[in-house]
Amino acid sequence: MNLADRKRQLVVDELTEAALQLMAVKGFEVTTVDEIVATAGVSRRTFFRYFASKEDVLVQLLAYLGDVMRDTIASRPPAEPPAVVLRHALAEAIDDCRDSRDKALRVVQLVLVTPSLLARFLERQSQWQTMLAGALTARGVNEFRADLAAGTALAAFVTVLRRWSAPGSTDDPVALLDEAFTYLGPAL
Amino acid sequence: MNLADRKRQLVVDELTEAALQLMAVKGFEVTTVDEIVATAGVSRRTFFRYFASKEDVLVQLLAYLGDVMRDTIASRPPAEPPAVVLRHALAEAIDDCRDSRDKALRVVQLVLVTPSLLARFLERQSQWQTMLAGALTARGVNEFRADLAAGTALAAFVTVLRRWSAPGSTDDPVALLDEAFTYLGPAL
DNA sequence: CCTCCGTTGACACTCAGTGCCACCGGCGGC
DNA sequence: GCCGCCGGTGGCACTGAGTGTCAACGGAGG
Repeated sequence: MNLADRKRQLVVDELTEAALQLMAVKGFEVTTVDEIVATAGVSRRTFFRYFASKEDVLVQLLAYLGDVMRDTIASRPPAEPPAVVLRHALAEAIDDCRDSRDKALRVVQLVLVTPSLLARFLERQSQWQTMLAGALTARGVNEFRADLAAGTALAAFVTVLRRWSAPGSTDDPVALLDEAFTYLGPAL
Repeated sequence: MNLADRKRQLVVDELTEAALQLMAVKGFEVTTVDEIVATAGVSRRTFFRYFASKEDVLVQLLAYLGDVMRDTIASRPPAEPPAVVLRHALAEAIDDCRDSRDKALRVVQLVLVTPSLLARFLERQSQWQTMLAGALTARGVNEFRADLAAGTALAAFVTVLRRWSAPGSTDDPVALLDEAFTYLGPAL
């Protein structure tokens, strides 16, 4: 990893940490970009070189979940049934959230409770749906069914996230996902 | 209906028509609120008294679909299975879209193709999900399953809308929904 | 040492969205 | 008919998000 790359990564980390800390305390809307960059020690212009919008600084934190799903699917045997492939992909993503509980939980709670963040997250999720559906059609699934299956799986995903991030929840997220797939799996 | 109410409705119609016409031609992002209000003949300030955001002027056009779903569910017999209730609710909403094809189709196409509009629409849809899930739990469905069922049904809903609004599509939307429920229904 | 290139900061600008106040027009009471 | 009330409106100023531009800085390589 290059020096320049590490410097850029450092700026990203500083900005995301400042944003997350401020927004967790004050709330998303009332936290201004000016406050974030002041805390992080960079200029306002630099913020928008790294993030397309104020929402992006948090949504970006969950973006790697899409990569996790994609990679997981790629590693599954081609003959595996769609429902099983999807379950593994989502389980891997949720497992990653559970591992980094401290950070992921704060982000998910903030996203699910803030309308504009939820909106941007769901938009991102619809990109995941396109990706997942593409992976299924590549495995020979009918295009319409692939869209439905991907959409259904992601609906289960957010429902599990909602349960998991609910205050006072003691449920294991992967167990929740398994329960969801007990119901939904046969239909995919 | 009051005189004042009709005057307000007139302003809403004028603004939505101006917005829809401009955005369909130029695209959503490049259409400014100033242009919309100039076309509609009201002040900028008035626009934001009727719509919470620039996105809202289009998303609001689809808001009644939520009411259609709610009313449809209320009219179904209490003992009807959840899958059938949901199918009727969505079928009624989609039927309404099909009837007003000229306007609804333009709106749906614009919403599905514009990221920020899609984001706001999906956020609205997540409110529908809460409403639908509540209706199911009121009918005795387990809360987790109700959330899953509502999310799955709405995932089918957008998939059908996507097919229906695709350029050159000749599919009947209600038939598409029925096909989707052939797969998904048993799992709900 | 100099040049090239990527990153940054500063400034100016557009546009979305909000608070505030003054104004107008209908409507009921006197 | 006059007056006060009130919902809707327009104008204005302001904050904050997001973008284009340019000059300056600093490291990598010749």
